Amino acid sequence: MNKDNAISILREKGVKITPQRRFVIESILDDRTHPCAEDVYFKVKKKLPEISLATVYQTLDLLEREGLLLKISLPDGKSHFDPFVKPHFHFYCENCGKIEDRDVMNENPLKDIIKRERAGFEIKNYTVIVYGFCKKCKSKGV
Amino acid sequence: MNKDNAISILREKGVKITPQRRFVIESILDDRTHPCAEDVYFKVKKKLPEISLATVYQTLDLLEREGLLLKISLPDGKSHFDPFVKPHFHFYCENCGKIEDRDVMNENPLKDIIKRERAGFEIKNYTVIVYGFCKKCKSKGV
DNA sequence: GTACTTGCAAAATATTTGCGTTTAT
DNA sequence: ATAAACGCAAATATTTTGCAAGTAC
Repeated sequence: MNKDNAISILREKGVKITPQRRFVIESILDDRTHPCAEDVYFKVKKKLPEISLATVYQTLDLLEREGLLLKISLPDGKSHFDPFVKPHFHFYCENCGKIEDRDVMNENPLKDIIKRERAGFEIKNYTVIVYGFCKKCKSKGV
Repeated sequence: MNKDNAISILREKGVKITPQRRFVIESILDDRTHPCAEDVYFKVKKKLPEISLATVYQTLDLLEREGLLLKISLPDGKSHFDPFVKPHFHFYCENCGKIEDRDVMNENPLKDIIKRERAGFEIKNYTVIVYGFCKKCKSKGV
């Protein structure tokens, strides 16, 4: 999704478009590095020095509520944000903390989940997080 | 897994078995309510009043490292612990915070993940967390 | 006996909140 | 004009850590 699309969607829902929100949206929508709130804060701060961390938190929460971001809670104690909201796996390296995306190509794990929706649970979203060691850390013998 | 099995496994690995560890193990190994560290602390405290929260944290981390517990990071900002370490889904209700387990019966989502292990990532474990509203909250019209 | 574990309190970290001011609509 | 959003700082919450005392082996 591009920035203008996102802003249109938000406007239609009656969300006010402030400069702070513009810059956060611009920063996160093409960022596949899974930044945490503070990462986004520092990145945006370069272009909009007066922005506050609290506003970044609030904006990221807003974007997640509106379905434009996936929020991923990891064992590093932080929330990480991903603008790619289609089903995919997250590989989390327990050594270096890097998160790699792996798109689900041949088999949608949602299939099995969807079956259970009928059991009463209303599904909004889901995350798959795989823990282990990435290629680089593995080769270092961690 | 029962308590004695767990203790044997730990002993074989050279882990010292203290009363604190015994009580934490006893408390968590048959607890499918996905307690957080503080929940375990209060539960154990009833039987071992002098135990400290720090010890509970350390013990839960130990048990997770040894593969006896699954640690699940959730958007409530806490880590939750699950003694059932076989592949299954966690349904997290964003309204009441309840976590329901759904066992994976007919199709193992790990299959797809395992394929990618060859791509270099060394897999230790994984979690599937489904976000939404549980039957109860849904019927209340949340 | 010794290395590891504990309890306690303090520190560190992440996130949320209260509030007076500013701003998008 | 007004309801919402902002920045700041303080508050809250979770988890970690340093250290002296205690304990499993």
